[in-house]
Amino acid sequence: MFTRRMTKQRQVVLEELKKLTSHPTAEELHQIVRHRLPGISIATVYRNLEILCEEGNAQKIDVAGTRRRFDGDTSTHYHVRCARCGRVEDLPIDPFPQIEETARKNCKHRVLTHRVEVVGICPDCEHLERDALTF
Amino acid sequence: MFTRRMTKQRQVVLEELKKLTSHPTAEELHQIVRHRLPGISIATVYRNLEILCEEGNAQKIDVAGTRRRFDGDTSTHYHVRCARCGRVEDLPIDPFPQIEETARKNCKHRVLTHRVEVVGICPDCEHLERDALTF
DNA sequence: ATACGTGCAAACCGTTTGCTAAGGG
DNA sequence: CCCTTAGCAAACGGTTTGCACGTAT
Repeated sequence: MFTRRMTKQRQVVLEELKKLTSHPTAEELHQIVRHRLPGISIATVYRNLEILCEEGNAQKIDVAGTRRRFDGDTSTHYHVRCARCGRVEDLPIDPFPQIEETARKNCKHRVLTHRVEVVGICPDCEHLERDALTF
Repeated sequence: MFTRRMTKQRQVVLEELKKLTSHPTAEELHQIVRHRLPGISIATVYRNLEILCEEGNAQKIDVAGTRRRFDGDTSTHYHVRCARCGRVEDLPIDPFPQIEETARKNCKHRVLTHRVEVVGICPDCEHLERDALTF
């Protein structure tokens, strides 16, 4: 069988992800983890994030064409993404159970979960654009 | 200024996308368009899909998948995605205006749009999995 | 002692881009 | 005619993988 080992690298990746609320990309998390483990490779970060998600200790925030982000908060919650810089924040709104209920009623899928994402331009990027236009 | 030209390629890409309700990837659409234009390249399909989206004649379905999918239906509507095969279908449920309203109230973003996606396993994949497990 | 995990670099894969030729307006 | 667009192939960027060594159990 398969015995999972708690290596230093895995532990630090998990700990640092759980500390963050910034929905980091693998690369961002890699930079952070390097403060504690300078030699850790990006591949190891990816592999451990994958394992974390498998185990249900984290989740991927996947948008095609952008960098994948990871979230140490596995409760059901929604996100706001900046269309320009890609940063993701939590959206303070209660989940709508109707979404999965409707899906169960009307689709033949075995429903697993649902995702809601608001897309907008964050204040920082708004200012940048204004500057760029005004120049 | 900039004058957009209606080439044969652009026209066929648009026409074929509008015919479909299957939310194809660029590659899938490329295969279909090739029946009418055997020499068309995947780059041309990508470029024209990008233009279609800019013009508001199509939209990208970018939530939770590796491959980007495109939708010729630009009205606000939600999707169900199979976590196994990646296929996307429309979800017959009325949009929730509260989602964007809440975002406008509680975030400082300039809200542009929102996306809702139910993730599940489609019947086909369910059977495949069962077969695989039973075999 | 025995695999599982790591670091490294190369492979991968969907998407984008630079270039040159073609053709729409 | 001019300038956008197409086709081709190479580049790109994030993610994954093969390999040999290291290390937790």
